[in-house]
Amino acid sequence: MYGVEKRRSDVQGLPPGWKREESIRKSGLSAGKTDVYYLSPSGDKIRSKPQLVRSLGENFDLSCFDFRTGKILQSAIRKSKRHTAGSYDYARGIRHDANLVLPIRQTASIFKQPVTVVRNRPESRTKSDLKHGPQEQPKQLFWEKRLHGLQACDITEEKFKSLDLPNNIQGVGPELSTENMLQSIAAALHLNSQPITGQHASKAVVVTENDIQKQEVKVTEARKKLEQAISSLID
DNA sequence: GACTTCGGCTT
DNA sequence: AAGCCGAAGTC
Repeated sequence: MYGVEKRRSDVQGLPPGWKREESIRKSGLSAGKTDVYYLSPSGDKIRSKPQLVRSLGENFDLSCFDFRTGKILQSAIRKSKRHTAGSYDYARGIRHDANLVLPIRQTASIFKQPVTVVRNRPESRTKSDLKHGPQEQPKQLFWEKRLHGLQACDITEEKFKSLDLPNNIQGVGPELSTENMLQSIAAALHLNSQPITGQHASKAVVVTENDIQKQEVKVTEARKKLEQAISSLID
């Protein structure tokens, strides 16, 4: 480094291992301009937002992230949807439908988004009753049915066989197929950090010790198969 | 050759 | 005006 001021900061909001660095140009036509870059945990020097997106993979939504300041523009947070008219959006109905973006984490985890904490007075119990435990975004009722007809397949377009559900798990709702149930459960696994309980009141799902043991056997067998498959690849 | 900093094309 | 990135410049 030569005649430039440079300061490195562990700005909070960056995940561990990330550094944000800025340097001010001291000479030339662009003297005074500030260059910002980020140092990834793996030592890469990121010097633009596109580059950051690249290094991070497509599974992060940095649309609300301001590269220059290193902060989230809460102004852009709500409006982050909606595209400019004109160009066709091939992901229409997928990316723009919050209920369908299942396996992709929508938040850029490397930059913690600010959260406004609203505290109610101890007395006002009206709304605080709802605020216990992790809150889930409201969803359209039976939104899983939109997944109807979608199936996973391998590279030869051979469809994967669906799974069977234990018969103590039953769908509640109009024309809920087993396939739909599985999609719903899979979605819940992705979206929730809490246990998946299904309907609480009437038809609670009971998992017996026997069920657990059977499942353990299955897992063990699957692991053996996997182990064999891998070792046969190595030979 | 690696790394820093600036210019200038592009949006 | 800002962003991005090639490349000049420095070590």
